[in-house]
Amino acid sequence: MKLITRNTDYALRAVCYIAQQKKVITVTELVNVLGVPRSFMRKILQKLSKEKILESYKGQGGGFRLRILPKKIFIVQIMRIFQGPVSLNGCFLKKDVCPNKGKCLLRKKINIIENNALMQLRQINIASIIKG
Amino acid sequence: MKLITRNTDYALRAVCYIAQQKKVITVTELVNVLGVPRSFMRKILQKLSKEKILESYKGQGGGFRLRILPKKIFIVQIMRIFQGPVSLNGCFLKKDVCPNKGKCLLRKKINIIENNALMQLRQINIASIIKG
DNA sequence: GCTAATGATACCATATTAGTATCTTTTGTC
DNA sequence: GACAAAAGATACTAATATGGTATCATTAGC
Repeated sequence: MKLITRNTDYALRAVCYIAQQKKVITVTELVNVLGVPRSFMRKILQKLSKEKILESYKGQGGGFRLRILPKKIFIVQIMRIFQGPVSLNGCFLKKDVCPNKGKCLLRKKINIIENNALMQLRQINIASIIKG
Repeated sequence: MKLITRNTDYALRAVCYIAQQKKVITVTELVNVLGVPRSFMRKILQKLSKEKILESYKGQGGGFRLRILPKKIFIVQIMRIFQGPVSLNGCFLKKDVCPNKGKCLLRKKINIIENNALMQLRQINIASIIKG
């Protein structure tokens, strides 16, 4: 069970690198540094650009740059972009087949755990990663 | 992003039901109660049986029964059986492409969160679910 | 021996994830 | 203005995971 897919993985690395360089970075440079397939990297960066994490410049001398401050980019945000909304209990409780229905203890417990984890995850931003 | 797949979902429900009935239960009964496709349910129960959660009896009058006490069956166990080992950081950190390598802060942070969540998940067992 | 049960196994369908390819648009430089 | 170097858009393919089906073998009670 993977909680972070390769999409998210590459995206996080790319964003970290771009954040550290503090200038406009081309796909070519990223591909060389991170060893990720070119077309795949392009697609990821385009998505990050559409989602307002990155800013892009076309034409010669173009590339990508952060659109917002590293401390304002949270990894849950990136996860959501590439993996959809993060939640622990998918189907288990939405159907009322669940023997205990409303008062189901499992639901409550899992929700508590999920909220704790999310609250902690929400605090991790790019700035705190690259400071390491 | 689903953290509990349908496999696990059905397995948990089946185990809960069997735990509540406290007797040998056939696939037919489970299928009627839970509304899960028969063949699929069979496969799931066979797996639970192989993994020593359930005990099976062949032949007429046969079926499935818990092999261990409800309070000793934890949902992480079931998750592991159907979804593999539970871990937050799949690929992101195992490769040393990670810019910060050993001292990577993200790794530490994610590990802490993961351990917290797992510790809490580990405490939820079947007994605590059916008590609700 | 029949029937009702599980065991083992092989297969198919669908969805998600990962990756590739190609054509278009923009922009700086000569 | 022509060219080259960049991203934008989009469509396609491949691999893997998930969800589900089907069938034959084995076991045990009546």
